[in-house]
Amino acid sequence: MATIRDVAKLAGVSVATVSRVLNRNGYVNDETKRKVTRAIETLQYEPNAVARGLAGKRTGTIALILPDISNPFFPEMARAVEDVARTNGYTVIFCNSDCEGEKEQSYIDILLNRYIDGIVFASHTLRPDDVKRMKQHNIPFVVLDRARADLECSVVRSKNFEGASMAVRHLLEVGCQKVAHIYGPQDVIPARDRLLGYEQSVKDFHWYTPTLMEPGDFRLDGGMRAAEALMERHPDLDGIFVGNDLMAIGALKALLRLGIQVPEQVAVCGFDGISLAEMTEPELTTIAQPIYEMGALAAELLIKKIEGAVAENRIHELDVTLIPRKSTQRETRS
Amino acid sequence: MATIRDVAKLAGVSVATVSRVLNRNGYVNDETKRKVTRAIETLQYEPNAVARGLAGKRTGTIALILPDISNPFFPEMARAVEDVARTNGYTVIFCNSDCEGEKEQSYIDILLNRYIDGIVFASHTLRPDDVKRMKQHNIPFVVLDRARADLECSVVRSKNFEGASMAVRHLLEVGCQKVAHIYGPQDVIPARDRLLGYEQSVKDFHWYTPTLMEPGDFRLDGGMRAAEALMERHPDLDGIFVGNDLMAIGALKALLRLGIQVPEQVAVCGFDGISLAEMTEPELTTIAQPIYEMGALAAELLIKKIEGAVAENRIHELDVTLIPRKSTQRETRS
DNA sequence: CTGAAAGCGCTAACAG
DNA sequence: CTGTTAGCGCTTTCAG
Repeated sequence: MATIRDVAKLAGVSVATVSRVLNRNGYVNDETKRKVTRAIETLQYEPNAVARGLAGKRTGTIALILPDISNPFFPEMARAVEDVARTNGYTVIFCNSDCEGEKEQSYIDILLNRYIDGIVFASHTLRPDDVKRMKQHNIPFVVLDRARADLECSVVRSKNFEGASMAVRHLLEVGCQKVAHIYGPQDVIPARDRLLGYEQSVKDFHWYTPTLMEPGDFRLDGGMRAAEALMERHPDLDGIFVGNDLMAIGALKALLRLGIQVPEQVAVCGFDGISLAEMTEPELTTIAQPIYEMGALAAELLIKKIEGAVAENRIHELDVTLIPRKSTQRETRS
Repeated sequence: MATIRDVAKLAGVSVATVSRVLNRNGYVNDETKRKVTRAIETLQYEPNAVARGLAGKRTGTIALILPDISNPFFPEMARAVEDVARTNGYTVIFCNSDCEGEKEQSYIDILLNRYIDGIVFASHTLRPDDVKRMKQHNIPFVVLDRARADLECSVVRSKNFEGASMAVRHLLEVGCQKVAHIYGPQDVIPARDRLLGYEQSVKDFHWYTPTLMEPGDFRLDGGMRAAEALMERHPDLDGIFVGNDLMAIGALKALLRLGIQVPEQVAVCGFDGISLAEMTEPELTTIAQPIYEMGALAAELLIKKIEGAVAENRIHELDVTLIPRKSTQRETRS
């Protein structure tokens, strides 16, 4: 492994000059630059990242903090972050927080201590404390999928409220007369927005009643239980908008087990657009978030911040898309 | 951020002494040790990881190279690696290789350049070249789920051949009379072993014929296509052992679309035990690999190697388990 | 048992 | 435009 000193010697210049051509800062004579470049090539020199980190306090590493990579929502997002990171010469450390404040806290400390350049937060429990600490240490970060406009930082999310309206409208359009909602944990902002979107869209219908809203936990089991509870309470139900795809798949299962035909008797629409939704039978209609794009955008914003391009903190709200599939496909002619 | 110098000053000793108590090497008088410890605590000192890395060429970071985190097989494994890494004070960098030799190569270079302590390879395309380079640079690594006994390194995998036999036996036990196999890419060792296991188990039956083996690509679509092809060729088929769960889910879909009852007409058994397999309807019987354990074991072995505990290169072969579910559940009484 | 000092490999003033 | 020289914060001989 050649060092900068080897290059300097071979090129007949000082290490400072080599450093200059490496980092393209400061003036270097074209001729000497050429010599240095040649030396770099013949030695196959690569500047050592750790030494750079120590000297410059920048390591070319970003961290991705998410609740749990095993949750099918996150792999695609993680992939996106890694892709744009790699393209820009960054490396990514990934951290599962399980949404435990303590783990997150300790991770932040570890990351600071490693001179990480920035953090993408895709976790739901980012507390004001954490934000404060990161601000103190002046480490760039962007937050994925959490609304909280109050914490002043860049946020990437999608249109949850609007998406919920789209879902309800779609269910009505395919002929549903009474649409229920299974919602996620209300400390998770997107879950709340979707619930609000549902409420807003249905509150003026004569059939609407609050017991049409049933809590779930964003997981398969919760979706199953919620669907069962709903069908028991409202046997005349003919449409369910479910707060995320995982619960929707659970709901699908529960309905099938109850002998209820989907979509003929009850139509089901999910939210997220994870690839799982295509694997069920019937395939799940869903409001797709641009998951990959969200991750990619977050990473891009972060890198821009790191490299000092822009620092504006704004909320980037991406569009969602209705993906109609079998689970809401009714023969409307009749 | 306190530095080692601050601690030394406060404790009235030299930095060398502080370093000694930090790394518990070399002799330190109990009394001075106490002073140092106290100083460390009052200053809330944490040794800087980057500086340590530069000085000691060990960074407390391992890398996980896998084909694609979006593939549902990997998140759980990644989670396992991260869990044991964190427990041991390591941080993990994750790299999607897409099984492209070039990406892998460049990643290895990047990682070496960052003084990564070790690598977990969960990729299928590790070439002898790569192995050689890593050996040269003397960087510990362990390989996940690849057989190739020839490349001398630690390997963690599961019993693919035996698992295939278990699958076939199970299908026969539930009453299947003619069992086909959809196999994965043959450059992927586990896929090959499963195919061999199938062949071995069925070759002596009178109904056996090579056209019962149909290639797939380890993905959903491939499974669908393969199932269709098989049913066309062998309409009397009543059992399929599919080389992985993703393809099995595809096969399930294809069969449902063809109007074929699962498990009544055709029973289906997958391989892997990803959580997806519980989400289908009917739920998928599968040969479960201990995915989490495999990841965890790989990480543990790697860390042991890094820390010089053991260096023996052996193959750790974990047991697989049959998880009987709906897709093979037949009323055998009759 | 402890301290001084020489790096690890690079960046960034500061002179020239 | 280029070289000298301090560091970055820690580990590790080597004396003592």
